[in-house]
Formats: sequence, structure tokens, C-alpha cells
Amino acid sequence: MTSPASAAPAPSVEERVLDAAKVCIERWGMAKITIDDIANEAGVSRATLYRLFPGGKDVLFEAFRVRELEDFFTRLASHLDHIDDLEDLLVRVVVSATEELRSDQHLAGMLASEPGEALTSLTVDGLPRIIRIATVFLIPLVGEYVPRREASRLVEFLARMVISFFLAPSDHVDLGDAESARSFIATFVLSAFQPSLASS
Amino acid sequence: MTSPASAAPAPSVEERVLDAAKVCIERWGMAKITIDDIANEAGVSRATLYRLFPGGKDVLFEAFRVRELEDFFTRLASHLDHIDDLEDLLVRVVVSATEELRSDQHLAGMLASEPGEALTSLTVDGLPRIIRIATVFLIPLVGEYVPRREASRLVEFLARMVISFFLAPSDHVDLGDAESARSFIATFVLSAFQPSLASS
DNA sequence: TGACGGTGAGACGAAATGCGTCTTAGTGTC
DNA sequence: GACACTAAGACGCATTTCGTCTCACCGTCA
Repeated sequence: MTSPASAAPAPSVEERVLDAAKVCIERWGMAKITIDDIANEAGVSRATLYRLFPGGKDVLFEAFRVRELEDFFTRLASHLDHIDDLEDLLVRVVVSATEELRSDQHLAGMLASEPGEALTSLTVDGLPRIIRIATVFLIPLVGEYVPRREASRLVEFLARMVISFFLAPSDHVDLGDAESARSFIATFVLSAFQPSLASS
Repeated sequence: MTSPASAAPAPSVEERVLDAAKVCIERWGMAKITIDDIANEAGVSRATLYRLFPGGKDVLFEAFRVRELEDFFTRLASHLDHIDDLEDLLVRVVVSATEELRSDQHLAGMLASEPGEALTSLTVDGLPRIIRIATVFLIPLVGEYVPRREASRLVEFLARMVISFFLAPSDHVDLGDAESARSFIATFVLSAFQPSLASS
């Protein structure tokens, strides 16, 4: 019954621990979690947990956030198949990312009940990590159209804009709306990063 | 703005504290709450909280559970207007109570994440309290049809049955369904408590 | 004005909880 | 039988939480 012989690739202990962390966080929120909660939920001893994540809570949480981000961008990338135009690609990226942020129940709950924690993970502490992982995932896509150095700056800029407009909606721009996003990207992105392409 | 001069009767400090307790419990679950969480949420100092509920957490939680139960039966009683038949009344009571139990999101969450806590509050620890408050609320209604002593036993029996069938659904009886509930009540309740009325 | 009840802020020691490390024993594999 | 990996849990330390306490503040009423 429990052996996923056919389809699932037998989740590693590490993945089970991170899954458990997710369950605990969704149940109690980051502020109330203990190492023992996670160990119990994962069906793993505390010793094992410290061996997997030397450094304890901080390291485990960091790993958790990284995996959440990777999942986020994996889902995002799945919406970007067969797009062969830079503008379309960028529009799709910001719209999908914005939509996913807005529909994230857990994130909404955190922003409501633990705004400090949530905001930190989207700005001062978390933004560098977000940009780093966004770069890893999106550079291969954006790199098709612009030089690597430009692509890196472009992805960072997009990440910053999506988060900024998500946290503080604008009266003039709605990055969850394709029309508005396209206009924004044409004005602020393409013309700045690829003047030669902006008018094409 | 904040003064409820027109409609609301200016919630007492005690009520604000219990409201705060509810918010905290829904956010974090009973197991993770501290006195300070509730005091902060209520915008009240810890000293005040201990003055209001001497004995601390236990007393406060008991008061909270009692108020929740009173709310539950207040809502229940609001469904029982203009019913002038004992069988109809009992059917309505068990069906409404069962429906409300089943649709209680918070209760469902607790049963999923803190089954021990939730079950205790519905059985060993909580059932006497439930029966006590059910009696207070329902005796005036049931007392119209049966003698007080009988009514008390009847209400207790109903409460036990509703909870039992809620926690462990039966293949034969569904107290959330009016037909099934009516059949159950005719068979097990009316005939036992009021043989003279059962056949009428 | 001054007494008075109710409150917020916060200090205090005691108890409980959580953390991170460590040892021990058990289990499955080679 | 050596080995790697793990669960269980003891240990000391740090932090948190608890319940009580004192004190200052503020509005009310005499």
C-alpha cells in the first residue's frame, strides 16, 4: 500500500520532512511551530532531522522556503510552453505569477495573521532569494531573446515589479490583467531593456 | 466610528476577550495559544485578563467553550419557531444540530489536526457540559409536551445520540436527514419516553 | 478637590517548553 | 560481523510562559 512502486519516485526522508513542515506551517503558522512538531508529523526522530538539516530550525526553514519557491516557479514555467515571442513571454510570466500570488490561500492567511513574517519573506529577507531562484528558472526562457547579462537584470526587474504590485496594488496597473500587464511591459520593460525590440 | 451607539450594545471587556480567544483559536488552534496572544488580540493587559478570569487559561477556556455552546443552541433555537408538535420539534432539533455540526469548519479543522483535543471536548470532558447547556436551552421547548423530569432525560438522550452519530456515522441512520431522523425518533425516542404519544 | 474602581504596563520568580547535542540500542544491508 | 542509518530519549541551556504583584494613570462621582 505505502510503497509507490509504480508512479511516485519514493519521496526521500528530506522531502518527507519538508512536506511535514508544510503541513505544520499551514496548520499552525510559522510562529508557533516547533522542531518536534515537524519531526512528529514526518514520523522521524529529532536526531534525524538535525542530521538532515544541520543548524536546526533556521536551515530547515530556509530549505523549506527554497523548495516552495522552486515549486512556485515550476508551476509558473508550466504555463510558458510554446510561446515564441518575448513580449508574450514576459506578459505571461507576470500575469501567471500575479495570479498565483493572489490565489495563494496560505499566503493570504499569513499576510492577515502574521504580516511581519510574511512581508519579511517577500521583501528584506526573502527578495534576494526570490530573485535568485527566479533567475535560475527564467533565464533559460528569457535567454532565448536577450543576452544573458540583460536577461538577468530583466528577470530581477520583473520579480521586483510583480511583488511590488502584488503587495501594494496600483490604480493604474494590474499585473494580473493581460492587457494592463502588456502595456506595462511595453512601456517599462521592453523599451528599457531592448530598445531595438520595443518597436518591432 | 468605534462607538456602537445605535445598534450594538457595546461589547463588554469579557466579551471582547472571548472574541479574541476565538480569533486566536481559529488562527492557531487551542494547543498553541498563550495568554499573551489572547490579551494582545483583545487589546487588553494580562492583568485585566486574570482579573476577569481568575484561574487563568483553564477558566478562560471553560468560559469560551460555554459561550460557544450557548451560541450554538441560540442558533439552533432560532430554527424551532412555530412548531407545535413534539415529533416535529425533535426531528428539527436533531437535524439542525447535526447539520450545524457537519458544517462547522472550525470543528472539522480541529478534528483533523487536533483530534484528541476536539474529541475530548465532545465526549469525556465536554459531554456533561453540552448536556447541561442543551438542557437549559431545550427544556422550555420540550417541556411543552412532556413532564419536566422526562424532558430532561429526553434532551440528554438526544444530545448523546446527535454527537454519537456525528462522530461515527451509521449505515442505517442519518440524523442530518429529516426522513431518517423522524424514523429514528419515532422508534427510539417517542416510544421510549412517551408511549402514549408514540402511536398518536 | 480627593477618593475610588478599573485599567495598562511591566517586573518578578517559578515552571514549562523548546533547542541542540549526545548516547544507546535496534534494524537492515553488505 | 562490520557498517550505515535510525528511533528514542536523556541532558543542560536558553527562552517562553505563567500567575502574581506593584505602580502609575485615568475617568467618575461624591
